[in-house]
Amino acid sequence: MNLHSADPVPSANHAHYLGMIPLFRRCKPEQMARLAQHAHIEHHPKGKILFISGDQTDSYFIILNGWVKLFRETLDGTQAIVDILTSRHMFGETALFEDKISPFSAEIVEQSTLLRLPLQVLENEIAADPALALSLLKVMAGYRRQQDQELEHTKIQSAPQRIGCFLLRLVDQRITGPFVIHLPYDKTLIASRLGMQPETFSRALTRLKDQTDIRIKGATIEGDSLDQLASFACSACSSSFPCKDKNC
Amino acid sequence: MNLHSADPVPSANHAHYLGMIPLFRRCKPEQMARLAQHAHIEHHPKGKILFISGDQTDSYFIILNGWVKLFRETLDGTQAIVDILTSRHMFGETALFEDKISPFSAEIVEQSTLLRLPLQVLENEIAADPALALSLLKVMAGYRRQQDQELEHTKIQSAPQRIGCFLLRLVDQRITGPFVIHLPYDKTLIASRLGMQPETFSRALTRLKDQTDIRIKGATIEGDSLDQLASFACSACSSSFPCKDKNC
DNA sequence: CGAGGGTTTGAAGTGCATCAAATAGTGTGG
DNA sequence: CCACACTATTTGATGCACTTCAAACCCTCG
Repeated sequence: MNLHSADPVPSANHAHYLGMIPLFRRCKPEQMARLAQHAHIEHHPKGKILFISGDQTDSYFIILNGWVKLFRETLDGTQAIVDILTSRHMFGETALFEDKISPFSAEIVEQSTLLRLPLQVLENEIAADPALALSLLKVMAGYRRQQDQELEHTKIQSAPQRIGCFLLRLVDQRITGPFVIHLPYDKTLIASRLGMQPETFSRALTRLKDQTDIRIKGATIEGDSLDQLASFACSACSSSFPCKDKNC
Repeated sequence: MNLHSADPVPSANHAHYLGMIPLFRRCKPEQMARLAQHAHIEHHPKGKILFISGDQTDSYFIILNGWVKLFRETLDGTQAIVDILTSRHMFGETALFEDKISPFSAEIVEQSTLLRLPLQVLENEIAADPALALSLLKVMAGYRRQQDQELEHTKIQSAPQRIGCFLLRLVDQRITGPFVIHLPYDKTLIASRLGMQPETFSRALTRLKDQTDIRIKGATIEGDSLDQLASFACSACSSSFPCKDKNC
C-alpha cells in the first residue's frame, strides 16, 4: 500500500472541490483558483497518521472520501476523540490561529482521499477578504455550538440516549416513515467517539433497542419511525427535535 | 436593589474599557470610539437573568466586575453550565453568527457591572476591517480549544483531578514556592461548573487533599508547591503542565 | 479450516448521584 | 451581643451506570 501518492492533474481542476464545503461556497471563481493553487490530492491507507497534536503544520485538508479521526491523547495513552469526519468535511484550518500548531492529531480510519491545501494561501485570502473571514467565523461558531452540545450530552445524557442521538444524526431527520441506518464505521470506534467503552456501547445499544422500536442486524439498524427514537434520545437535550443542523 | 441603572457618562469614555479585552487590544482609537458609541454601563444584582437561550439579542457584554454564569437547560430543568466569567471577559458576541439568537442563557451570580454594546456596530466593523475579523477568529479559536479541553476533562479526568485542574487555573502557574488560592465563588457553583454535585465536590476535594499536600480552610486553599498538585491533576490531560493560557 | 479482530456476555468493582440528615457559617432582628 | 432563620457545606448510607477484566462468540479473510 502506498502511503501517499500525489496527483499530477493541475491545481486549477481542484478548485471545483472547494465549492463543496460551506466555507468556500460563496467564493468567486478566481478566489477559489487562488485558494486551490497549490492543492494536491492524496490517497491514504487506514491507520495512517496525518499529523500529531503539537506538530507544526502548513496544510489544511478537505476530505473527498473516507473517514478521518481527530483526537488527542494523554501521557498514559488514553484517547479523547475530538471528531470523526467524512466527505465534504474540512479539518486542520484551526492551526491558522494557533501559531500553525495543531491542537489535535489526525488519523485515517478508513482508506481516504484528501485534498491538501496550504494554510498560507488561506491566511492571505482571509486577510484580504472580509467576506471570507466572516464565512470562517460562521463556520467556527458552528463548531463551537456543536462542541457545546457535545459537552452537554456527555454531562446529562445516558449512554443509550447518546447512541440514539448519534443515530439521528446519520439520517435525514425529516423522513416520517420507516428508516434504515448503516453504521458508518466500527462499533468500537463509535463507542470511543461517544466517550464510552465498547462493552458499554454494546449493552447500551441493546437497552436502546428494548426501549424503542428499532431492530438491529450487525451494522444495520432499522425502524418504522424516528419519533420514538427521537423522543427517547432528545428528552435530555436542551434543543428540540428535529435537531437543527443534524446536531441533536 | 435596582435591577438596572444606566450610566449617563458619554459613550466616548467607555472606549477605554474596550482596550482591556484581547479582541480590541489592537484597535485604533477611532475604531474603539465607534465600537463604544452606543455602549452603556449597567449594574445588576445577583440572580438577574440577562437573557435566555434562544432569545433574540442585540447586545454583547464586557464584564467590568462581578461574575456571570452562561448556561443551557433541558426541558426537565437540568442545567449545563457553559462558562462562568468575570472582569475583562466578553460574552454574547457569538450570537452574531447565529442569526442574533443566543445559544445559551446568562445569569448574574455575583453583583456585577457590565458594559453593554450593540452587536450591530461590531458587525459593521468586522465586515470593514479584516484585522478585527482576524482578531475575532483568534478569540473564537481560543474558545474552541478551551472547550475541547473541557470535553476531554469531563471524559477522562476524575472528579478530584478536575478540581485540581480548576485550582491550577486560578493561580499564576509559574510560581514555584508556597501558594494560596481563594475560591472565587460558591463551592456549589464550582461544583456545577465542573459538572458534578455539591456532595461529590466536597468529597472529591477531601480526596484531593489526601492525595496531595494542599490544606483547606473554608474557601481558602494553600500548599507549599504546585508541583504535586499539577502532577496529580495533569496526569490525565493531553496538555502538559504548566498549561498554556491557564487552561489545564 | 483456522487465525484474528470485532462484538457480545458475564461477573465484579468503582465512582458519582441521590436521598437524608447533621453541622457550619452567615446575616437578621431583637 | 445573642438567638434565630436560612443557606452552604459536610457526612452517611444506598443505588445505579459505567468500567474493568475475563471469556465466549461471531465473522471475515487468508
